[in-house]
Amino acid sequence: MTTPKRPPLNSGPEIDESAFLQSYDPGDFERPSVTVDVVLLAPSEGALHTLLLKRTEHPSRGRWALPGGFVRMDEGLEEAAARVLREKAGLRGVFLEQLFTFGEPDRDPRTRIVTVSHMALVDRERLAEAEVAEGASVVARIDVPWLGEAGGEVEAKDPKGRVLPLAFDHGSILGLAVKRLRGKLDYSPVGFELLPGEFTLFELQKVHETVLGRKLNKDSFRRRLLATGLLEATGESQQDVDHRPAALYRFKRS
Amino acid sequence: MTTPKRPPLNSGPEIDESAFLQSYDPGDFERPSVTVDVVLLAPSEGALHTLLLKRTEHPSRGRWALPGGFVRMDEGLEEAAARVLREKAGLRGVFLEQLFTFGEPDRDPRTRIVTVSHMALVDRERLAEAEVAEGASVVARIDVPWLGEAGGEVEAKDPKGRVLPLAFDHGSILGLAVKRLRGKLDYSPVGFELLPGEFTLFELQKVHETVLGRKLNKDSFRRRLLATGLLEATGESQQDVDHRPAALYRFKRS
DNA sequence: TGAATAGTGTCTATAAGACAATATCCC
DNA sequence: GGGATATTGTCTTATAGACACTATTCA
Repeated sequence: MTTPKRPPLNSGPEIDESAFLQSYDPGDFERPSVTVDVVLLAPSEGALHTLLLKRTEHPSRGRWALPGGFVRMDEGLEEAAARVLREKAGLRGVFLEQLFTFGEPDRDPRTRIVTVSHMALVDRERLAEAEVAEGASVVARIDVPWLGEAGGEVEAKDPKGRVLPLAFDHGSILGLAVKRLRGKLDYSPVGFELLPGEFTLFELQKVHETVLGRKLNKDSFRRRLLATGLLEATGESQQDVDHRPAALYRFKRS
Repeated sequence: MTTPKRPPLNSGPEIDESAFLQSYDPGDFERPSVTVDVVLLAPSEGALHTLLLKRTEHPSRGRWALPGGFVRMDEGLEEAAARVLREKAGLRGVFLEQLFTFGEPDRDPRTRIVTVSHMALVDRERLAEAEVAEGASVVARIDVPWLGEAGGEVEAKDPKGRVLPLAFDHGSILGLAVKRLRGKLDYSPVGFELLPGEFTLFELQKVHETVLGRKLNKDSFRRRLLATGLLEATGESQQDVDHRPAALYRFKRS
């Protein structure tokens, strides 16, 4: 790696940004690479799952990485994340939200890479539809060892329960996605992104419990969600269940 | 601007990130510039205030911009934000938190700039201490035209109440900082960052009201904050007030 | 003593949790 | 009818808001 040429140092508060920017020649000095990484989350069998791709080259060869890619000069950040989902998982029209930008100088041993991480939410059916490369990718189960929004690293396990070693700082990014999703569940309608268009209140509760990692009170969950006014009864009920069928609801778009 | 050389296109999901990254030569194609912008917030006279610097060159000449600067190859993002605060405002040891990364291709007309915005919190005394350039900078009062966490643009006004035109998308960044601060106030101890080391419960309430833009119930604010266990009585009281002096508290670090 | 704000106690309204009772489906 | 879960209603408990009352300082 060559010695980076630096922008001129500011000597103190008397030099303002505009002068600084003006003196800047885009070709003048070394810049970081900018990438996006996508944490694709879906609930399944009582746990959150995510898509990981196996690295076949150094560094972190053999480890598992979040889908990601370089940001092009003519696309926005979220646009880049949507493209990554399309190219690497065959998914379109997915809920996407920026998470956090990681930019420690040593997070990638090859060169300086600043990565803008994103969270993508789908229901389990769409995750199953994702076109992923055989052997080189896995839908991993996420084990969260902390409660509430404490945050921290999480473990990713393959379908046989083996812990998957993660590349770079992707364990932190995964943990952050879970933390953020837990935080958003209470006051924003993200829970609906994790379910198909129509669902019962109990299914919605199960998804909330999966995300939060704890049991919820059925009565108050029901009251609280109906009180939000975000739900709309479809008028239909479950079919072919061996008990009283529950009413189906959809997310009210208005 | 030259036509950007692009990284090779991924043809589909079967090409994973590791192969993509491996084929990447850091000198191979054009990359965005990466900067940090800092929204420095402090409460004063019932409103939030922030530091803005006047741009003396095109683009956005004459408009007001957040303090910012390029990220160096050997420093982290938050580190860069701390440096900007030090160089442009003479402030050290300030609470800093990443906000959001803006990267629309056309947000700066000169070249592609991805900016990682940060929020910095100080009390009004420290904001007054900030060493800013005469004429080229201003501590602007922020007027928030929306309630709660609705979000949106905000207006910045100079001490005489004149609206300050903002550079680039800095109005959005400012609005996002206010929204984020409102959201954090309830469940995290950020309120203390906006006050000197010792304060009365009523002063803390006033700061909360300033941030939230609405009046709070005195009784329940008192109960709620004392119940958090984050406060510690200093044993001292206010001096030289023409009414019963209030007990002083400090933020309990533990 | 009076003005002003600090701090305490109590009542009420609201929301969450617990739990019982009834409803509706399949077998 | 029996088994299972859905849905409704009621009771209890925790918390926020309202408000009255007492406390402490300075002028």
